[in-house]
Amino acid sequence: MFPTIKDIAKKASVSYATVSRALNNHPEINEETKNKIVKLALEMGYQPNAIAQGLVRKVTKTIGLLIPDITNPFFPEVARSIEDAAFEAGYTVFLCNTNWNEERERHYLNVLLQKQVDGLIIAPSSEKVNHLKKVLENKLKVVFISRVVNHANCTSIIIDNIKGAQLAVESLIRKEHKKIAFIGGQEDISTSRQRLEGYKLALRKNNLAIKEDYIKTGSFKRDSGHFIMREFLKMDAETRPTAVFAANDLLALGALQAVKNSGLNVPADFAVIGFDDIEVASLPEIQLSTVAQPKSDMGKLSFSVLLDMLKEGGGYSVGRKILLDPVLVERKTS
Amino acid sequence: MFPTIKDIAKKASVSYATVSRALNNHPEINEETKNKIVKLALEMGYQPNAIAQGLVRKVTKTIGLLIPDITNPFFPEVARSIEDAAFEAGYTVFLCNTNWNEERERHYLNVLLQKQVDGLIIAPSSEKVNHLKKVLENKLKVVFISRVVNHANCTSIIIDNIKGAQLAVESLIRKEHKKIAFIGGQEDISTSRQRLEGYKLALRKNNLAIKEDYIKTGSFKRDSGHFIMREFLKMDAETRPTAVFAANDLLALGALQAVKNSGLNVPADFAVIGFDDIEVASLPEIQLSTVAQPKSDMGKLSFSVLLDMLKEGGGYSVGRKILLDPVLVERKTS
DNA sequence: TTGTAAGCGTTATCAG
DNA sequence: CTGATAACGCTTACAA
Repeated sequence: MFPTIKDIAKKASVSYATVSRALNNHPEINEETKNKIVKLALEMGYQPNAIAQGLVRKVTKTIGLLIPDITNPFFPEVARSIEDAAFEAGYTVFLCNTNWNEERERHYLNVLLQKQVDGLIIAPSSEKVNHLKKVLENKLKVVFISRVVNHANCTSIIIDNIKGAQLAVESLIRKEHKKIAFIGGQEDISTSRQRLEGYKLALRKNNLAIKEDYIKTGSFKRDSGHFIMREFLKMDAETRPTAVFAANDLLALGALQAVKNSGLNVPADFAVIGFDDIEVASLPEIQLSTVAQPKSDMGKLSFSVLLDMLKEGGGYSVGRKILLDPVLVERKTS
Repeated sequence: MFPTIKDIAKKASVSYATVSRALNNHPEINEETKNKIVKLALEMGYQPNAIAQGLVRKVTKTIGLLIPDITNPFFPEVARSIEDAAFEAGYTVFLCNTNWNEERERHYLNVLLQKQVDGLIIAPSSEKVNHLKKVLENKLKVVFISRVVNHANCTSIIIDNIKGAQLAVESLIRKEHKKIAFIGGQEDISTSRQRLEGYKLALRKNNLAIKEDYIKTGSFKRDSGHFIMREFLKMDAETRPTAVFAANDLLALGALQAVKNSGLNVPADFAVIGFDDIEVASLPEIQLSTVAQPKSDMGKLSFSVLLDMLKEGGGYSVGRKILLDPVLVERKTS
């Protein structure tokens, strides 16, 4: 299909070694012969076979990106910035959707291992990460995002969920809210737990009581937020909360809808604040207050950390944990 | 790092060939020795080196997916379904964002060529596709999505923009609208042109005049839709349109906002319909009427077509063009 | 049924 | 500075 080094060598009547040296501008080579060969290679439309190179160099300039679901509004931006940074550095990235499925995650891990990727960026699909640790044993460099995995020679980059939740709840408190509810996602997911923790911390710091009646959890989806909010709204006027912090924007959106349907004015009668700052939150029709995750920073950073690990042989970031600061985005619902 | 065939062969005291045969369950091999070897390989944690395999088999079980921007709401779903289908078939996919940039597209093409991908799925970033055609020369199998590229041994899968636009405009006509405007995207993009064509066709078929005053184009973004809509609204009550068909949902969203801001009621006083059915269109707060592209079908189909091309050596789908039917989604803005 | 050896397209080592 | 040649890990004729 394409000419090989062999072909070029034949045409130039030099050895393979010389051609290889010319193409990789090795220091020990005659300028003239080098130019001749490079020109010839260009003419013949030579394309190095990266597979063959990978075999001998033991480096493929390829990384794997394992995420639960690119369709989830959180990931495209992360993926995009990772890919951008990778491109910049001459790497290509395998996109792997694990579909929140441990089995599929495991399978992909194997495939990527076989395809000899240089490193991995993984957004684990669940709390169970034992199968992931197996991979780390094999000296593969891994950066985890959005979930901490404790293990040597890997780094975890997460946003500070506790701080983010505090930011949100404190903004509510600043607006004189005393009765603040919390809507969480799946209880076994650490992000949800951490955001709940931040919620409690903020209340405690401001001398507000933590009422279990104000805390309900569901499933990180809009219906769930809607359903839970309706429960809150059934409480009598005395005890009913006047604001809610939802553990993600989808939940918040559902809650918002329930509040509006009930005839309450937002934010005058009732305030809603979410977490994530997904695209729709900024729509003029929505204007949801929320806590933004620096998705793009996270992507850039995770690749650059991986790159460092690749370069320095891992010495640098063994078992590190990097916390990124979330940022409060106050719009029209709080 | 991992044991190789060599290691296994040594331990089992057989030849490399035998091990290879056992692992690929070659027909000509003794069941017993095969089982022994397979078991041993498992114990030793053998992982085939796909790079080495690729070198000799000349097949990498890898495809490249070139899209303008995964951050664009249209692509994640397409990418997801492609990846799903690929996973199913044992393929891995390289995600490449071209960033609507011809140079970057060209660069990626080269990289993928070098990495010996078996095939490509490309959503071209512009109308200029000459550099893409070069790739086709090299017998690489390519499926184009959302833009037709005429060339042998490639297939184009697009949705029928003309029909989709007709669907939208006719739904407006059915609701008694006579003065229907059109907001387009960049004029040099074929999707925009085709949707305009469908718009005109629908008017003509229903004996409505085509007024150039009712046709304006901008840039497929919300601001653009907003700006253009305001222009339309400046027209005097007599001639001012009562409905608008926007060439994509972003434009429609911008237009919608302008209409609402002007105090008009939607859809009573003014109807808006878009194209694409991006996620936000379905939000309860938005409920934008639109024309949906079967994104997921497009993804699935494009991979399965590529797979066919790969299998059958390309005989089957030379220069084919597949039109997918868009579907009208009437919500609350029309 | 199994072993031997050549070869996939590169790079790297070692003489010259 | 250049040329042979081995090696990367695997598959596949061809022999045995």
